Amino acid sequence: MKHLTSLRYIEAVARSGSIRQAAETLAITSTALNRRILAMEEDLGVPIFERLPRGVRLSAAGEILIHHIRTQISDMERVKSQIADLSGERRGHIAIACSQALLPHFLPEQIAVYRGAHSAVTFEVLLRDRDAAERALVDMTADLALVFEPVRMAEFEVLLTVRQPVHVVMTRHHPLAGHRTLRLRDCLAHPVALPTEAYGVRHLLEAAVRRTSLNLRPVVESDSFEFLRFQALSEDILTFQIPIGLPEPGQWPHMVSLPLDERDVPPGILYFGQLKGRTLPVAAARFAQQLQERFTERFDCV
Amino acid sequence: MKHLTSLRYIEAVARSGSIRQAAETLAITSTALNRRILAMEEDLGVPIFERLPRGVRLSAAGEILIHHIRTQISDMERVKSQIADLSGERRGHIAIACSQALLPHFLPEQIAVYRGAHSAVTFEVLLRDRDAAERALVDMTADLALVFEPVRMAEFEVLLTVRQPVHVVMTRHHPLAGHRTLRLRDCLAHPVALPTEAYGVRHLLEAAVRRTSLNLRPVVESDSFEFLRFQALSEDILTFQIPIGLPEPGQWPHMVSLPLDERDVPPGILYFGQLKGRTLPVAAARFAQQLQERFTERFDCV
DNA sequence: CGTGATGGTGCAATTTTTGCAGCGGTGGGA
DNA sequence: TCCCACCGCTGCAAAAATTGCACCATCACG
Repeated sequence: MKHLTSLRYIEAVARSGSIRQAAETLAITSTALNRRILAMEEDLGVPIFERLPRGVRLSAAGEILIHHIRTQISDMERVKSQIADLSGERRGHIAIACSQALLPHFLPEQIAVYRGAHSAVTFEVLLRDRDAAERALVDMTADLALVFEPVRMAEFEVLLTVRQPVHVVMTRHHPLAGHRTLRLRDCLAHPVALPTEAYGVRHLLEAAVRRTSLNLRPVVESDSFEFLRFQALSEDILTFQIPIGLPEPGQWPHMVSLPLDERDVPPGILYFGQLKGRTLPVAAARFAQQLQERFTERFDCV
Repeated sequence: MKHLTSLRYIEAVARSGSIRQAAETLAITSTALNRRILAMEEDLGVPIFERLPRGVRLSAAGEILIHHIRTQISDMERVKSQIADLSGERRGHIAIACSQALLPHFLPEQIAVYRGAHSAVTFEVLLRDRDAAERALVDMTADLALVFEPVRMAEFEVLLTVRQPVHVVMTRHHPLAGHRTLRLRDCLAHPVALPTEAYGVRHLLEAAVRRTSLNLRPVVESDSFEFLRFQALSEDILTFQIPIGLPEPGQWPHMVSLPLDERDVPPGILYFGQLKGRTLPVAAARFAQQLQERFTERFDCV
């Protein structure tokens, strides 16, 4: 899209904070880039960037402009995909920002299903915490986001919320494996492996024990849910995860997962959303629709 | 705005239906224009226009694109006005499509008030019937619209509706001038001057008499409300108008206006609105706000 | 008190855009 | 039926714009 060149250049500068660096990544000279910026500032009658000794920073006007530019670029993508849609095949690119729990099973499966029907659509899955995910929506690095619990809802438009009770994961031979649901105090009587503080599950557990006389004393901590499962398997201890991150029961012969009693630990809430007010490209909109259907089929949604 | 040139060119072609004609109005050669179109079609991979023997017409893809182009252009205007707003003075241009009744008093007064505060803002007032007004919103010839009664609400976002009871206009010496409200049958016992079928007031009256045994027998018809008032004055007959089109009582020594009884003729409804989903430029948004305030102060609004 | 990074500028090379002249095609009116 | 006016499109040369190179001034940092 020829007419967006200047806008893309400016976006790159805003992103990197330096004309020369941006020029590097854009594979042009800083001269050309600098001149495009000056030309745009001339057009607007106002500087877009503040010149600092170590680079540039968006001015107030630049902030307004950059938001407009990002919308323009993404809108043009949407229009192109809508037009491509007219001639049959759906094309496009979908970027999703999500937390780790979605990566191992749910998303790959859903993407496979979607790509089965529309193989010209490409995907980009970005691991982001809640804050980074929302920023990705704002700068349109991502079309959709799937994050846990507290989002600064300012720019986040919730498409669906999914209740995810915390599950206890263990081998089939663990003493607790026979129960239907588990109380927190019973679990903490056994050695446990926990995710690090950065994760929502850990937060929920911390909040829960704070209301009791219990103590979380993990024998292993990790920021990888996969590692925690292997640890639980090999050492026959407990770990905690949410259902969406777990394999389907059939694909998981040696282990079981049981829900924690909700009186002890409230369920985590998974938020599925997009940038407020944005019209998604066709492909992303349809994929979002597919996700919503699968969510409501398989989980407890609101 | 340099980077919008191609888009503006294409918009002009879509509007005029001919490359050569559009080139004429754009003061460039048809060659240059043609080549820009071909380049854009190359970019999109799809023709924007169908080539007909007597010109061009938008293809399906072109329809999608042209909508995008119009929003892009108007968005850029909005951004520019937002940026100008940062540095104090409000600039911008406001285009309003409205029916005749607004032209003589209400709009000039409101525009004068607004321009008193923001003299760098320019206005454009377009006389349009309900259908043309909505089309003007869609192709962004107009930012705001003020129209009567039935709108194909598809793309019309109502900001406010104003009840406008039909008034009877006459000289101070007319036999009916003493009443507080008037019944339709009393009015029709006297000679009347009416607007033509094209106007909402006439519609309301026609609909009213259809439910009775009365007959509308205008001695004068006109499509000019101003003419009708002068006619009523010089010949001492009745005419019908809505309050927003009438001068303030003080500025109007020889005539009076009395509401028709609403049991006979339902009030007309004035719709104030914009294009659905569009974010207006600052200037237009603030002017819309001013209008809403005046409307609610002076008339019966919903 | 250098040193290395930053943004900005003059000038020439290069690329892109434009205008002119002309082609082939189509449809309405004499 | 035959023009003729109008349409979109193209080759080529002129004009305009963008770009790259070399270089400058500035400022933070060691």
